Amino acid sequence: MKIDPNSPADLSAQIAKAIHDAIMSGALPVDKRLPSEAELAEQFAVSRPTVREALKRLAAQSLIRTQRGATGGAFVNRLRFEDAYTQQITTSTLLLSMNDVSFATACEARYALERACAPLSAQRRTPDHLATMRAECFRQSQPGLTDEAFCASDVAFHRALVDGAGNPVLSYQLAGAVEAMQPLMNMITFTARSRERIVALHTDIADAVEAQDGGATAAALTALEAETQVLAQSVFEARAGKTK
Amino acid sequence: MKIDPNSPADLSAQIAKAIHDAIMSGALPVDKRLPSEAELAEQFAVSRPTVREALKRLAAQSLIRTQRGATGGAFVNRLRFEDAYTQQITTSTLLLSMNDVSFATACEARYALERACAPLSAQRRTPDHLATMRAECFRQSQPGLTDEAFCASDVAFHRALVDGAGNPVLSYQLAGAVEAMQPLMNMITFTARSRERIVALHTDIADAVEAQDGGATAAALTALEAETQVLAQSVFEARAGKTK
DNA sequence: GCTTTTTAAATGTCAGACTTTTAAATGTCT
DNA sequence: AGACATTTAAAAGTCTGACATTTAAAAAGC
Repeated sequence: MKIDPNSPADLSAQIAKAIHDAIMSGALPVDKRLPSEAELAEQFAVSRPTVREALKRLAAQSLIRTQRGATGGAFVNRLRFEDAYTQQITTSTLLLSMNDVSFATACEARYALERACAPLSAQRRTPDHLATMRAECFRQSQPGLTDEAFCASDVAFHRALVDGAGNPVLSYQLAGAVEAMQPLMNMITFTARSRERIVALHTDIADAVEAQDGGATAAALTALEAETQVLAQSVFEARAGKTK
Repeated sequence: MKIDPNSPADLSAQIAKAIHDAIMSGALPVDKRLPSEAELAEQFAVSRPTVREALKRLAAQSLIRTQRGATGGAFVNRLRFEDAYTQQITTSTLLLSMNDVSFATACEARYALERACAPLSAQRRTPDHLATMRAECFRQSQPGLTDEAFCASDVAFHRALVDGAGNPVLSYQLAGAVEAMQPLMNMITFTARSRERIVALHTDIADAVEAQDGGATAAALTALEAETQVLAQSVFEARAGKTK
């Protein structure tokens, strides 16, 4: 594990990359303790602050964790699904907000991915997942719900659908797609009428999942996608008209 | 933007979080210059090294970029799809390797997501995407190809399929699922016989995409998934028998 | 033998200095 | 006046050395 001593600068980035690669290649197994900061500084022939900056970079990606005290130090961190979720959501959200991704594109991607879960979820969902979906449908039909609470419930509903597939990798991948849509969805004002239609479609989905009918689940999702796209378009058009 | 001055420690993490939240909330727009390190140190009432550690954390997530020189400083970075890809791949790869995710689970997730792209790709693929798929099929049929090169070509083939959908969000989400499988696929030794079957299935997929038949594309993907699962199982069983 | 105290190792933080890079301001020559 | 060279200042990058804090293990005391 070495770095180029006479290169443009950004030593901390080079050191971070060296350790990063060592972890990715499996040379450093989970829970392996790295040398202390002072030792690393000596090994790479840099000062301790430089090593620290490198370690902070890795910590930001959850590649390592640090522990203080006598037996402390930096350890290769087992990346948990939970940590990966939040990173995934951060990245996806920024990607959408910073790259002028249209609502239509994001929405299409999200529902395409969700349909991928439909057959698996219909087949494997537990009563628990179904109960969550029903509960969120009920919550969404309550009058006086704020738009934000409605959106949050929407996310919870779809989350249950995805988790029903019983595949953690799938849940992880979908987390970004579903959650990153929330800021976009929050821009929409839901009328009582449109909420009604959405709840009806959610109920269709729950029914199809309860019947363990993957095809019907996918079809209901397609209908929901169409409804969402139309709704968004009308909202955006109305807004464009107003500002004209 | 403030931090809790009398909290357990890890000031740099707190500062990083404060700036992170400001970026996520949109308070700091893309390309906005942050105050200089010295100014930030004063604002947060900490030393410059502490601020630097915080900035390195953010840089590791591509949230900011830094520039040296007179008009330099830290700037809010526009997260590009390319950067997001590599992060996504890193995270997905580590998630699979560190959490005892079975080949079957990862494979199922990957093909489920890929099937989600099938109808869109069949509909929208350009001649370019199709040409790439055909070229990779040809490459895979060449004798004397190493297993690694075969896997790399496999990834390129599927990448073209996914990109054919013409939805960058979808491509981004799939990057993790497809690329993270490569280390797992590399564990498999491909016999001439199994390569032949895989190339035949790839050709089926390319044919279906050329015919713009989404259903046939999805069906061919399902067949490929089944083939892959059977192949992997036989390899793993053989290996288990050998070590017994 | 158990509890308390000490100690040492490690990270976390700070202060100050120096180096390098970069662009803008200034000066100089044609 | 315009083109080119020089100076200058701001900022990140780096280093040195020190001190604070946390933590577990070793030592001391009962």
